[in-house]
Amino acid sequence: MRPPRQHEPRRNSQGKARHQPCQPVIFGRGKKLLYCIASPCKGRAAAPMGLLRCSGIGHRDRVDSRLCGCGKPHGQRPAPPWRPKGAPARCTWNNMESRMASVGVENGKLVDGRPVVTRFAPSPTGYLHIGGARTALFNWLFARHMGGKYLLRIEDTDRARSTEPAIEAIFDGLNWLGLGGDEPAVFQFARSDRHAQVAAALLDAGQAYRCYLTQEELAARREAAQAEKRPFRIVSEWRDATPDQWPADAPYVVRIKAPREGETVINDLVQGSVTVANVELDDFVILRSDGTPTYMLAVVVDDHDMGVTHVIRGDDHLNNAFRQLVIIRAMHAIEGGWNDPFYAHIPLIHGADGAKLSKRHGALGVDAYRDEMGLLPEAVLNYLMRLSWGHGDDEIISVAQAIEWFDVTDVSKGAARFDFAKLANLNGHYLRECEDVRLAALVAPRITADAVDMDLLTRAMPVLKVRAKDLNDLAAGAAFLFAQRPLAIEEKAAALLTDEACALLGRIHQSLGAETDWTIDGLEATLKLMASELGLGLGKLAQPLRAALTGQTTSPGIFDVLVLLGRDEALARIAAQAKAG
RNA sequence: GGCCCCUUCGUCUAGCGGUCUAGGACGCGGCCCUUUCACGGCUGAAACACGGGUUCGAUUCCCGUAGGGGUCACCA
Repeated sequence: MRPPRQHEPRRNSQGKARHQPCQPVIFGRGKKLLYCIASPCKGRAAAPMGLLRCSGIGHRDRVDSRLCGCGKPHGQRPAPPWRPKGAPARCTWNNMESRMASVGVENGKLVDGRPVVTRFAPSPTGYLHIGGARTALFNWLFARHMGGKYLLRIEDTDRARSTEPAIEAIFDGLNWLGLGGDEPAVFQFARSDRHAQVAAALLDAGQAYRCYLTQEELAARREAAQAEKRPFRIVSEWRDATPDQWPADAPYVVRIKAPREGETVINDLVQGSVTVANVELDDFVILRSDGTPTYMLAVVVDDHDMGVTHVIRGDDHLNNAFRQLVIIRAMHAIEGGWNDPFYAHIPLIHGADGAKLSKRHGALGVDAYRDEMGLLPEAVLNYLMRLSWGHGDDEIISVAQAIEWFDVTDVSKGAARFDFAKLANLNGHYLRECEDVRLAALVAPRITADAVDMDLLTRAMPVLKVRAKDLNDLAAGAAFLFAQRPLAIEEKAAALLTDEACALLGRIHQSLGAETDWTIDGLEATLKLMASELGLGLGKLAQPLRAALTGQTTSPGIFDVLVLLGRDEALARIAAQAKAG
């Protein structure tokens, strides 16, 4: 046990003690209440100084920290620890609400019996970028952790920007990472009728209205507001119009009637309690003038119909959640059964410079991570899950382990920067862990040679993969195995092949030509013996040999290279250089 | 600009009022291993944004400032 701390009075910037120390007081500890039993504060201390008491139900109550009745600060306290025995070290009041929310889930079901359902809902206006991949991962992990379902929905209501190749790219990327949905994906556009149906219900119930304001009028008002430097909010005079006031044959949009008073609170599983004044919410459009639904309507309807219980998405949607809640609550009032979902708005991923991740930072499609960068999906997954989430000091976390550990309430609120170096390091780790047969199959297409001997490539993997960070490194490192004579010699390697060195190669050729034991051990014994006979370090022999054998200055161990190449090929490559010298 | 959110080594993070002399990892430096390059091992430098407050005690709770981010469409 550590010694108690000295309690010097805390001083402000002027060096003045904030409190005058008072007489030491001793605190007794009741079952639920802490109270002061000594002078100068007689009786109960109103403020057992931030001491925590354990209520015995798995969390600690916070006790208000105030001065006790004596008006003086308290003095020395008994030696630590003051934490009541048996009080859990983790779990605070702070995230109690969110914890209880997720603790309320048992066996994949919410307390009200609904199964846990998450979803990933990308819009197919481009490739699946790395941020989207992580959102998908968190949704997938949470669903797995809770024993629930993870669904996919393609948000293709923007017909002009949605493309078929983008849809393909998204599925392709998701499948590569093993994040395909548990059911066939839902295509949002196909559900337009249902969205319109909900809009009609809202209209009938007076929760939404036809708005005949044109986009030009809106733009003008927006500009005017901007000129006057006052916040712009749509206040439509059509909100309370009656049918007899509707102009005939004029196009209109349907707007939701957002509350104008009070405030809305969301207990976000990641962000905590977030409050927005309802005046900030304006009457947004739910149905366009062509009758198609907007995103705001479509998400809500689809999430409801798909039974989504937990909406886990980027925190750029946090503000949208308040708007979506307007629709949800309106529908709940109309027909019931539209529960508020649990929201978890996860922080965005930023580029290395701290700005929003963009193309120049590597917000590439995940296919680029696979094809161009030659990364393994397990490495990408491991890297991604560690962005804004962690589990103690653990760095290497398998997907299986993550399922066990991951809880969306543990995701932190701050945005993380994307760090390629760390991703590369992680990939190197998984490369070394990877089975040789699988690696060989992944590397083969990257090798530019007429024929790749898969068996040879596989046998070479153990010594190749320890010096590679990605599949491209691996392919480059393996290239010498399949190179045809005459070998192309790198500049640095050529510099090693001096006359002297080539003469040495002649002797090596002679010696190895007589080698009867063409194994790592046999070759090592022979060459070491030769080096010592010549009074040279092994390096003097190995470096020219490496240059002759691989055309490079770096390669796996020289004996490995000799064995991998085989006697005939190795001797031929040595002879080629020995002769040249 | 309004509203919302965020802030621990360069980066990712641990930390849930006394466990902090702030831990781990990547990256960086050094050493060891060694035929090269790696791998591996050891080791070093490196952070609680600032100012108030609450408290006996604040990295931890509260407020403010600064900085960063997000969002303000008939896009999603």
